Amino acid sequence: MSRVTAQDVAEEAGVSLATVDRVLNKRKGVRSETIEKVTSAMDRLDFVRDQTAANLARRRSYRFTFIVSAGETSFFSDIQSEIEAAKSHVAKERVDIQMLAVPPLDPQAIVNAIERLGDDIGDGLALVAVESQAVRDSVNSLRARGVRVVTFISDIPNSQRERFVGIDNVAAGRVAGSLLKRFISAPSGDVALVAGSGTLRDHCERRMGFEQVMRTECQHLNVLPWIEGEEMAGVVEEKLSQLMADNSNIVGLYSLGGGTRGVIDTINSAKQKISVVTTELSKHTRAALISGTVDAVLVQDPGHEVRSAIRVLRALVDDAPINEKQERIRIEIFVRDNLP
Amino acid sequence: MSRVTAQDVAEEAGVSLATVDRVLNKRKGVRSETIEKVTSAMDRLDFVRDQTAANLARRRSYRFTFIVSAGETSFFSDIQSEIEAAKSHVAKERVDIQMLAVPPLDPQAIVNAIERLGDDIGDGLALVAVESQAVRDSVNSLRARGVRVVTFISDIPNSQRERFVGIDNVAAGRVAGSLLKRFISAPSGDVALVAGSGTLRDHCERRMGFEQVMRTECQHLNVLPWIEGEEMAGVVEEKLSQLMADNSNIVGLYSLGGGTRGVIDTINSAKQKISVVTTELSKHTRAALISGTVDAVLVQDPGHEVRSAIRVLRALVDDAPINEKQERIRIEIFVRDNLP
DNA sequence: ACAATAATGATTGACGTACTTCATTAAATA
DNA sequence: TATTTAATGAAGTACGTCAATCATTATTGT
Repeated sequence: MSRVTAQDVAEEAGVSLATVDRVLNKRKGVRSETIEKVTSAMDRLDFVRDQTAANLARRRSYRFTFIVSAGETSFFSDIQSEIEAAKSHVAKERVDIQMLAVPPLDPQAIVNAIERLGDDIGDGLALVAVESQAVRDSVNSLRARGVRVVTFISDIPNSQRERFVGIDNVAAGRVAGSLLKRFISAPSGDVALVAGSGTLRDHCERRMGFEQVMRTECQHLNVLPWIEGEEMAGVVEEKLSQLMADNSNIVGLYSLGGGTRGVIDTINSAKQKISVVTTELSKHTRAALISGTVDAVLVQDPGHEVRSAIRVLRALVDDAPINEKQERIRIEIFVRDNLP
Repeated sequence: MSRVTAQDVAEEAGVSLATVDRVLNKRKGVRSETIEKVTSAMDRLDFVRDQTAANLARRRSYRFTFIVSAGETSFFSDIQSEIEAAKSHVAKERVDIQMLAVPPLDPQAIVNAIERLGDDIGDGLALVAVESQAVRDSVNSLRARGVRVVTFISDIPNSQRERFVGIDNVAAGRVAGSLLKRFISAPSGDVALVAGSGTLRDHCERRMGFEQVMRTECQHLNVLPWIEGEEMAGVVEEKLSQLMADNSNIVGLYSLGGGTRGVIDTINSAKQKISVVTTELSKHTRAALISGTVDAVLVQDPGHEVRSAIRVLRALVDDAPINEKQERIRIEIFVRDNLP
């Protein structure tokens, strides 16, 4: 009933413990024939190496760095507090996490931060990426040094990051589209689109997905030119109320990130009944869901994303398999009644 | 930079390693004054005990039992394969899992299974409960023996189970209601309700939640008496097509569990355009979402539930805190575009 | 057949904590 | 003060793996 140890494997294979260890840790100096003997003994005995004992012996303590945007949106402060929470939680599993917040939308800030960290960056980096060649180069050189890198929330394709931990933003846009399509009962009308900034990759992708659905399935709806709110409630409010004054036939709205509070305030003070889908779960969107101002909110769970990034980084340094199902970040839909 | 060990704490507190150990493991024979010295030293040094080393030294290997329904629905076979997957995944962390499938809806089968297992049940049990006094008693006596018990998917309140791992079914019903409310654009009409069995607690709760919303917010909609499909596609198909023949004005349908395939087949062969919300993600509901037969599917993620149950059980035996945020099981909403 | 090389065995000491035993010291009681 | 009792220290073994060392045995090439 007790666990199968490497010693048991050694006996079963008729070799010494040292040889089993050599096989186990892929050290050289073992004939392939012997390797075969050992691995088949492992299979027969159903041996699984005790990762905890191994880590203990190796003195391995994982050290990971998170570089996140210091944006003032509630989403990024959520991210930061989730990282803090995870930090203390994984400390007892010999995982040490440090977090660095850098100015948003500033590639150079990221590059500088990475440079300044040097080897202190540890075994792995989770990075809220900003697309730029400098960042790409920086990531690639980290990889060359053996640091494992995952992008986080916002991806940087064509770099050597080993994984992206985050949602499929095009799909998120499509979800918004197909929900609005069903929510809008009017036979025709205009649909407004509010974003943070056109320079943000995730915002652009969501817009793409949304417009795909609108174009192909909602010929009765007309998508108005998008509003860029620069993540500021005031700007959003001004531009949106202007837009609503100009178009009396707005029946739907998708706020795809940033400045959602401005959207909510504007709609609250308008008379029209509009179907609304927004992003991010803050106290404002919660209240708006409950009051009925907003119909649905599309969310990526920061807590899940942080924990996933840590698990993925750990699996990468351990050369362990990744549980794909567990690490797929879902686009969550909240309506009034499934608010957490 | 290296970790703080118990030895460091001992030096800082000016006591011996043995005393630190006594404090750490709450053994008696230490003056409260000394305890204070030690704990304050731990705080000062920011000591976190190395759980992996502790488990190693303790020879602790967790042993948990899952007792699940052997129902032939895809949901329960999903559960079983998720348990298998988790089993091999946590094996390397000294967690040993065994699974027992018992006939569904049979309290006595559960009680017998528990009895037969005896001490082999291990440190903890995750149980898909069926409400019955016998099961409640059985659970309580396990707790008295020191076995940690969580209910799983389906709760059994008023027992001494320490936690329920699963969704809020009333809320799930409400979500279905508020989605259908928005999906249905007709000014009035009937809404059909299809369930597995009235003897299932979760089905009853979902129905409750659904009817709450309908009653309070959808006076224009009329909920028809529910259909009990006994989890069999044939029965559902027969009863539902009868219902649809009798009521020409059905504009919405909520299939709250079991026999969803029958629902889909029936609607596919009908001419009416009906807004449909169902449960469970199977290949049938996926196909129906994509084809547009079904508008939304409400899901509890079996993988997440299994992993959560394991984490919770482990935390219980370790007397460790539970990360509430992580362990809250969400009601997930899937539409065509966020299918995983 | 001999040396040179490669493969394997045997042994040992970490890693950080748990837990026990035995000796010692301090505090409480007679 | 002597004696019991409680609190602490000192030291060691164990957990399962890693990693290094040194000794021993096969396997090569010459």
